[in-house]
Amino acid sequence: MARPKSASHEFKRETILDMAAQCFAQQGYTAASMNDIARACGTSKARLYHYYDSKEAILFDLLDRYTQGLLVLVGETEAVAQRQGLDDKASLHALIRRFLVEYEQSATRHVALLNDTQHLAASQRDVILDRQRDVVSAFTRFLQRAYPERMSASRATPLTMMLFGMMNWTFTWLKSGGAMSYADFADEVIQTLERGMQAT
Amino acid sequence: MARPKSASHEFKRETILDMAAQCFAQQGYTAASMNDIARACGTSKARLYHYYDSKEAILFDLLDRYTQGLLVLVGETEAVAQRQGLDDKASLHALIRRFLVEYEQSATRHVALLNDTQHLAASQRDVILDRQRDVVSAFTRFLQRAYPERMSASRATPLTMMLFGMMNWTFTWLKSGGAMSYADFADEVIQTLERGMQAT
DNA sequence: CCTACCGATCGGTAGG
DNA sequence: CCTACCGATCGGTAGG
Repeated sequence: MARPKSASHEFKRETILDMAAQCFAQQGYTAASMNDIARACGTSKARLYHYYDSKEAILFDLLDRYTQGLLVLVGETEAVAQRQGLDDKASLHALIRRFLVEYEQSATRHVALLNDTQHLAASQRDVILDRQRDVVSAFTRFLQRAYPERMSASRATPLTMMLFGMMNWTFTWLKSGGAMSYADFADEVIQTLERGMQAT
Repeated sequence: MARPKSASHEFKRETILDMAAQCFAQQGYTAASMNDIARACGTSKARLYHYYDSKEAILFDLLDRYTQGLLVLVGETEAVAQRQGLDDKASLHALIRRFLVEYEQSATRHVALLNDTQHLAASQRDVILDRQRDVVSAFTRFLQRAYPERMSASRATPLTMMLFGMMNWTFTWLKSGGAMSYADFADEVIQTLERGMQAT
């Protein structure tokens, strides 16, 4: 039987993923070299190849973990909503807040997901895209429960994508630690869903 | 005095920009090689360098023309609104429709703008980013006129970026020629601004 | 306007 | 025999 991995092995992989996400977000997957990532980790390229077989393996593990984490958020929100007896609107609003808080912490991973999924080989790309579709489906489900009259079959996709549009590109303009927090922005998104641009 | 450019020179540059935009959108700026672009144009890499000094010069001309065109759309919409005597809400709605119709035609250029501006040198990048800021400012101005009570100073930016979020990433999910047109989607965006997710 | 190349750097791997 | 690494360099390809 193979000797077990060092206790620090998993921790080191997570460090690599954090640094790689930064490099990918700043330079893009193709422009970021293994040497760049190694430098960011304070190690050598050869050491990097001890932990991951290839640059693409780093990208896949990064996106795999991140998208799995997003699905966990959906499940946790459903559990919390049931336990606290939230109604359908409050459940959707909790989901929006939960995702925006996550996005504030995961900006670099999120950029990699949006920009670099295309650089995976087809089979791995499909795994990530399927997971993204599952997240979209969850939001559609929450929206349909919260706003059943508006969420007709023909409107389900465009209205879901409108909500994703409001949430998914906050990293392009909203700075963590600025005057408006991601939590504040979540409340603005929820208000706009509730009554559009009408006055308060 | 230098010999004038061939009458077809400008046309050939536009073809190059179209093909380059496709390559950049599909593969990303760094991954798309000059050979890829040459092949897409049905020409050689050497010929490409007759029309543009560098790969970056292609990217800049592409983004320069595209962002100038977006500002032209703003000006034309203001002119049309004044000529037709549209009120402030109708003017904003016309702007939204105008932009979404443009986005349907400019999907590859739009992807290049969103993903590849970072690969320009600082001085050229600033030209493009300033132009993007001008577009954002125009939308803020239209929104403030249409919804003055809601668009308080602290809310101007988040509400503007919410609208951009709804509009600017349609290329990720809305296919030109599908069941829902970009014009249909514009109406959905306008309805959501007008009354949120309330029933019709 | 093409073929033939360049300096450099890429992702990945050798022996120890 | 495994892992955890190192300095050096591989074959190929990028933009020009």
